[in-house]
Amino acid sequence: MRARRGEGDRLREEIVDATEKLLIETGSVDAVSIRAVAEAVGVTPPSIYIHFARKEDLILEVCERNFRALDAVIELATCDECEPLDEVKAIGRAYIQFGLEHPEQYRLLFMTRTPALDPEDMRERIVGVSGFSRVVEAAQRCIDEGVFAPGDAFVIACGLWSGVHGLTSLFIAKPTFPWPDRDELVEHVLDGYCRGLAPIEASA
Amino acid sequence: MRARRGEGDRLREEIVDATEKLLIETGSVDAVSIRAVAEAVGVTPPSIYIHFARKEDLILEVCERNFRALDAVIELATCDECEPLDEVKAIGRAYIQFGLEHPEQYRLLFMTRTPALDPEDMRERIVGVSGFSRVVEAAQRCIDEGVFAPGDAFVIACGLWSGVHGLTSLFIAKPTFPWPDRDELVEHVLDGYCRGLAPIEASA
DNA sequence: TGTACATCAGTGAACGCGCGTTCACTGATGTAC
DNA sequence: TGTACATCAGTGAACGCGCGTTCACTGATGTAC
Repeated sequence: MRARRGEGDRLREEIVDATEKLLIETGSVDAVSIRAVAEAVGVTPPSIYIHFARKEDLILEVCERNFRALDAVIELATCDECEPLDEVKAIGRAYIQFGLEHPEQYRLLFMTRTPALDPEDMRERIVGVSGFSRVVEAAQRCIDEGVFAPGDAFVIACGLWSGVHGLTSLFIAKPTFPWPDRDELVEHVLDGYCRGLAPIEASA
Repeated sequence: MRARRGEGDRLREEIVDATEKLLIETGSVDAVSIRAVAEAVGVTPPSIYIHFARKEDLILEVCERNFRALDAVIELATCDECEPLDEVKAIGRAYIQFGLEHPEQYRLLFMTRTPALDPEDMRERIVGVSGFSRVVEAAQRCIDEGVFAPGDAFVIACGLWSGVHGLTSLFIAKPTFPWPDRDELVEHVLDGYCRGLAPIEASA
C-alpha cells in the first residue's frame, strides 16, 4: 500500500477520484466523510491529511476538476467557422448534456454554495468565467454578423447561461416533474431565446 | 413551558418556525439539528417527536409552507383583466422576487433533492403544479389572443419556468459572479423569451 | 560495496463532539362519578 | 362540591454512532560517505 518516494501524487489522485465517486453516490458534500474516502482508497483517515489540509480543500479539488471538464466540453462545442447562431446553440446543448450526464457534479458546481469563502472566491470566478467567455464571444459574433440585434454581448451571455442552467438544474432537481420531451423542450428554449434576440427585420 | 390541553398545536407551529429560521441561518438541511430546533424553541429534543415522527417530516412541513407562500405570491401576480403578456411577465417577476427575498427557502424548494421519497412524491408534484398551472393558463391566453404563436402552452410554461428559475437560482448560487444589473437582466430574459414566442408577423 | 542516517508516506489510537432517536418517567390539566 | 383517575405535553438520561482532526509512531526507501 505504501507509495514509493515520488509516488505520493498517485494516492493524491486516488483520493480525489474516490471523493468524486462518493459525491456522486451520496449526492451531498455533507454525506461524504474523510473516513469514507480513506476506506474507499484503502488507507487510514489521517493519510488524507498528508495531501489535503482540510476536507474543504479536497472538495474544492473535485470542483476544479469538474470546472475544467466543463470548460473542455464547451471548448469542443465552439466552432469558429460555423454559423454563429449554430455555435451558440451547440454550446448550449453541450452545456446541458454535460449537466445531465454528470448531475451530481453539476449540482456541486452550480447548485450549492461552494465550500470556499464566498466573498473573494477568485478561483470560482476565474474558472467559471473561462468557459463563460466563449459564450460571450459567440454572442458577440452573432451581433457582429447581424444575427442578433445590437446589444451587450455579456448580458446576452448571462441570459443564455440562465436559460440552459434553468433547464439543466430543474431536470436534475425535479426528476419527477411531468416534463415534456426533454430534447424538444431544450430546442424550444434555445430557439425561442435566440429568436427573441434577432433583429426585428430578420425575424421572419 | 408546558402547554395546556388543547395547545399542543402552538408548540408545533413554534417548532416549524424555528426550523425555518435555522434553515435560513445555516443554509443547509443537514446543518439543522433536532437538538438545535428544540433549544431554539426552549424545549427538550424528545418533545419534537411528539409532533413530528422524523426529522424528515419536519423539513417537509417547512417545504409545504413555502410552496404555499409561493403559490400565494403567484396568485397575487395573476390578473385576468390584464394584457396576457403583461400577466406572464408579472408572474415571472413575482417568482424571481420571491426567490431573491427568500433565498434559503427557494434553495430548499427548487435547488435540492427534497427529503421525501422521489419516485412518488405526490405532494411536491401537486403543490408545485398548483402555482404552475397559473403559468400554463396565462400562456394559453397569450396563444388564444395571438400574442404567442400557436403551440403547446405546457411546453411554453416549462420554458418560462426554466428561464425564471435559471436567473433566480444562479443569483442565489453565484452571488459573487459579476452580474450585470439584476433588473435589467431579468427584463432582458423575460422580453427576449416572450419575443421569441411571438407569431412571426407580430414581432415588429 | 557497505553501512549509518534522513526522509517521508502511511499507521493506530485517541480526542471531543454533536447527532437522531428511544425509554421510562413526571406532573399539571381536565373529567367522571 | 370533592375525589379518584385518565390524559397527554413535556422531561431527563441514555443508546450507539460517525464525524473531523491530532498525535506520537513505524518502517520502507533512498542517499551520503
